[in-house]
Amino acid sequence: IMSCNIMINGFVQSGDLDNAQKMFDEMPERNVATWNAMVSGLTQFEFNEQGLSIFSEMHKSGFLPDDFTLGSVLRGCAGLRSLHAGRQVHAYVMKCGFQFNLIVGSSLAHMYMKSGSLEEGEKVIKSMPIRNVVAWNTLISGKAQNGFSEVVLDQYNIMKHAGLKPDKITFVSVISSCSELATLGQGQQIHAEIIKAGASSGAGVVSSLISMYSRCGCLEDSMKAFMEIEDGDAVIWSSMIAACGFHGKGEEAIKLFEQMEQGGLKANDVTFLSLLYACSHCGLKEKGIEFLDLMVEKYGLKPRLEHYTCVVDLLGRSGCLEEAEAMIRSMPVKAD
RNA sequence: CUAAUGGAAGC
Repeated sequence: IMSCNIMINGFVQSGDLDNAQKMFDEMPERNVATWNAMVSGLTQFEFNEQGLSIFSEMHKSGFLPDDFTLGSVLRGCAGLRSLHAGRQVHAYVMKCGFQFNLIVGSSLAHMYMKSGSLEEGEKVIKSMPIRNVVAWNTLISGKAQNGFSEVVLDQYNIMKHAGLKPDKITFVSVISSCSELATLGQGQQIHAEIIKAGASSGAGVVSSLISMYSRCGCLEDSMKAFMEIEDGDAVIWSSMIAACGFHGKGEEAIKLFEQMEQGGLKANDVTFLSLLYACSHCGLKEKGIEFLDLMVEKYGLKPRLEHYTCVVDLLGRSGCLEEAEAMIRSMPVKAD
């Protein structure tokens, strides 16, 4: 059983869920880890419904879940934003006596917060007898994502006061909140703590720093953070492109995009949105149209309404009302 | 052997 479990996991790691499923189906005997590997594999790739149905199959086969199972199942519920499914699992958690488990607790809280119920999530975290960094991060990022950026910093300080060391994930949430609020002083202070903690090399940290400095009006500092990392990913590059656009530096944004292409990094829909905004803000009409085209032809990306909105905006600003109208009519997406 | 939290645009 154990070697089959290891193989299932190997397939999952390489993204080959079909073979993982096949292996799973062909096993004559399974243990809890077998079921867990399957549930976790499915939810990791956002096949959340399927993960949940494996879980119910597991239940029907008479297996009791452990904290590994419940963590993955709740992740699936969070992915679905399903309060309904989540509450059912919560009831089950209570029945099995897992409510004070560290992993199950943070998973429950995460599920509630992702599903928009910050209060219930917070209640779960508060009821936990022990809280580790993940539990704190769950609370902090939950508040940040539900529009309570103002209390994120307080929460962060409480966490430190409780004797916990913030990690890169904590920093990302806190910096993002500073960015949201455009509170430069606080952002700088956290940045200093990031450096002191030796956490400044993470891609997530860097991209959140870039956008925080940009939103606070310090494009220079965004650039500095950007330059300090040599192997930036698509999100980092997109952040920097957006920062340039935000500051009306359309040409710079385009240059960055070209460098990004030369570096072999794959631009995504957000990269293009940032780029199109940059063009739009700077009245770079030809370029904007060109990029929308490139996005479809070369990258095979489907423009969303926001992409079209950008270009329509750009055409309108450039005084090309007929072209703008033509674009609205030809969009494969419904206008608003 | 299997498990929970994070980053870019817009809003």
